[in-house]
Amino acid sequence: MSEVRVRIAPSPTGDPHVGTAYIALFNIAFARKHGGRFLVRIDDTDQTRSRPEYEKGILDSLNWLGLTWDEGPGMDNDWGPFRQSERTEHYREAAKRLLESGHAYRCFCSSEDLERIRIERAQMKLGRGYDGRCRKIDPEESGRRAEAGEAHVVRLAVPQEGDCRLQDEIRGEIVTPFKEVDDQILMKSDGFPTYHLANVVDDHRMRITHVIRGREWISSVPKHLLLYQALEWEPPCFYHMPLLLNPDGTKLSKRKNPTSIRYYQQAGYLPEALLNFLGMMGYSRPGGEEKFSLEELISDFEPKRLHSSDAVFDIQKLRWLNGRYLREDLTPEDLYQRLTNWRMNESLWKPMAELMLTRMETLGDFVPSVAFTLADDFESPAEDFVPKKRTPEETVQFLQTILWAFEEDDAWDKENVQKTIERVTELWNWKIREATAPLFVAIMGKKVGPPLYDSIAILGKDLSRARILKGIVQLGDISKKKLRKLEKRWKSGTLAPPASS
RNA sequence: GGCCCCGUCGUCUAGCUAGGUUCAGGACACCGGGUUUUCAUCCCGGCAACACGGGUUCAAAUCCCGUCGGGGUCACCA
Repeated sequence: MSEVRVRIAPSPTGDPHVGTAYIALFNIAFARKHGGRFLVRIDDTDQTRSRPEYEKGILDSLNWLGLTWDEGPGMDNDWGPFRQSERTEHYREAAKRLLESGHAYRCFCSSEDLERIRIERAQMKLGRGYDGRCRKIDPEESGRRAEAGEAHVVRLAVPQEGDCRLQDEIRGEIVTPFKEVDDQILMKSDGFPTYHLANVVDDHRMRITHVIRGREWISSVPKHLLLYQALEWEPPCFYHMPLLLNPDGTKLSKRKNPTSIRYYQQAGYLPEALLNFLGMMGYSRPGGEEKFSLEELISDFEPKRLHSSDAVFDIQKLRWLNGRYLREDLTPEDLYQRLTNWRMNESLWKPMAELMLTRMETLGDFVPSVAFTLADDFESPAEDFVPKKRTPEETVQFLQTILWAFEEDDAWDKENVQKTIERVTELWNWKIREATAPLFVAIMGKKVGPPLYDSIAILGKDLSRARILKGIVQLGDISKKKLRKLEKRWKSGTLAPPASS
């Protein structure tokens, strides 16, 4: 059998997600166990959302965790390049072959057409996919129209009958009737491939032997298998890992939990502890010892021990584990070094000194006032959150919309933070003082402190978000139904209640 | 809603492949006690689960069927 090659294919469209590290970890364990290679491929085919700084963020975070790759972006070799945006000719070639062999067809429907079809089919309870109308267009005519420059996409011609059989190494055989599978778009009208095509083409060209990824991908496997078949390539083995979950049992999401690896870094977790923690979800080591290093995980890694059921990401257990690493593995000197390398250094002290200068009477006033920049966990009295003439519920909703607003802009500096907060406050028709009160308490744990906007900017996006999220929970949270309603109002920009005065 | 996946203490899990050694073991959290000038650590103890119902069998957490519950997915996002 040829050399084992595995990969992760993160898309640079957001903050580095702990789920990416979790999947990377098991890919690495698998590769090392079998003397194979692990690669990182950047899946940046979504031109509207991909950003170089996100790619850097993901790579940096993986490095921080000690998750290293044998092949990846910037390390060109026979199988590279490792950024999908640099491999477009491969996808076009594959699409062409698919078109020629009749396994794919051009679709000239506009997004409006598609929307209409979707609604119609939903009403007739036909399932929500595309109805395949463009499949009937004669290939020659289709070619002419494309030649003439008519906008189109390329779709996979999924068989109308039969079943897809997937042999999942974790779950066994998974059978899906083809009639449940949509005529997936392979090439977008911008000339870029969708995940499905790019993924299959690259996995083949990069000689990937085992695909280990989250189980949210199970439902798209039929499309992939169809592609392998049509292209006459041998498919890899599949391992669909259990999902990481929020405490409420839904897929781990930043709406409900801190998911950014950077958050854990900045909140003061040790990389080895986070990695260890990730390794005990979805897998368990033979001896039963819960504390183990990456090397130990690799040394007796056994794919058979991979679980099939999902796991709740329990921050309390992570904290406990992290504590063990601190007290069992570090000397006081080590601790001091970690602390200063972390955030207890001039990168934090200097900007805070600037803010504090006019707000102190003795040097001793400094640390209590800036303690919030280093604290991971603190409780603030719920009643302090709520401005005088507002209810807790209003306050929760306000904070929630601040969170959404923060999600929208990427630049994280004082000016943007201020603009965002002012914008949301205006939408609510609140006074700015009412807005800053709950934010102060959420961010600092008390009603007074250094200037809010600067503080939020210095604290950083990940920590600030987490604090506000925690404030919301502390205030009694928000029901699913109300959240949905609020989101609707938020999206339409009509937050303020009808003017009463 | 269709399709698919999953179902052991509140949470992470051992045990399930090859049914008996398990009135189900460990860990986190929680509760109680001990050590410690305080706290933390550490030590001891406690609480707490095989989703439910049928079947197969001398014997089922382990095999089969059904039900229920949870989740994932149904984009010119990955």
